[in-house]
Amino acid sequence: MKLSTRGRYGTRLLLDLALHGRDGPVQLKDIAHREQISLQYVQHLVTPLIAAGMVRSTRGARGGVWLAKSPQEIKLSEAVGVLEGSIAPAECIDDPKTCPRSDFCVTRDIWGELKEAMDGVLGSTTLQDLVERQKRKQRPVEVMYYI
Amino acid sequence: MKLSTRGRYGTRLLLDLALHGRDGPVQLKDIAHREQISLQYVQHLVTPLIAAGMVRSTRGARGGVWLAKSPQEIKLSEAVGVLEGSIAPAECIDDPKTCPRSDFCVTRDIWGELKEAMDGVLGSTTLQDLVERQKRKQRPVEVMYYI
DNA sequence: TACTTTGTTGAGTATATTAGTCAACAAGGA
DNA sequence: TCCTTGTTGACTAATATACTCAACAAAGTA
Repeated sequence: MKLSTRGRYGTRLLLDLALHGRDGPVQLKDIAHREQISLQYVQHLVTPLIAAGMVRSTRGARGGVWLAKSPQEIKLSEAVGVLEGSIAPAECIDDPKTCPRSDFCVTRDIWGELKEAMDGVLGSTTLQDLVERQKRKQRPVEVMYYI
Repeated sequence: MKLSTRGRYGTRLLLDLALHGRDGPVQLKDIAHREQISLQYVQHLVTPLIAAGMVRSTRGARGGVWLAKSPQEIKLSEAVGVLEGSIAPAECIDDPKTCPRSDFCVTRDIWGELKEAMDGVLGSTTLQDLVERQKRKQRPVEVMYYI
């Protein structure tokens, strides 16, 4: 049940854009450096995000990438969906025809509930939520005063 | 984020035992036949369940396997845990030391919530729940009258 | 225009995991 | 004793993962 690096790194990449993409394009090499991912892998992670219209880009000197929407409009469920494909724990959830037992299989029901539970988390969290959590983590002492 | 066949088939194996293990040991070949899994693979699926004390067995003619506890005492979280290992979507959830970012990584928090959500489903479902769902599915027409 | 910087794309690859099979063995019942 | 059944470990084909390499395309700069 592991998420692949695509899903995990890709989410970090988006968060990085949300945090650092306020003024102009963010260069892939900067993302690579901050997130400690090779530039070459970052290039591949960003491709499906651009294809999905979640990220925009421009080439050439001073080029880079940025979020196509504001962070509060980007749910993690979309991001993970683009990066990872379906998060269904079994193929039969997305396509009942892949298993002849689908009609009467109760374990299938459970895998479906598992997917629902995950969708619940990822569908209710936006990049903006991550940004805010990050800010709180970066200033643990200051936040303490408000608790 | 797929569950492997071990987790899926193994859960079906346990459900099969809950459904058919009322009178004496259930033979692996019968499970294999009903669940449409090769006998050889069933043999391998049952091994960790026996090792974990979830299933008991006896060899020889008329041998077989059976649940060590009653179905309502067996949570799916235990079963999947034995069969699949941890369901954590990322290694850093089980062991923060595997990633130097664990202390301040907010995406890690989300993967942790994902695990919690899955634990919520699997921890609140027992084999007995599956048995009851199965009974309802097998008699869809009769159930209709009660809805 | 020429050059440099940056993103884009596709091919290739080492490693690990999955999903099994094969075969020898152990033990219990008839 | 023989047959039936579970136990165990070695082995393997196929697939997925997690990348790297390298050629290319487009946009800015001098």
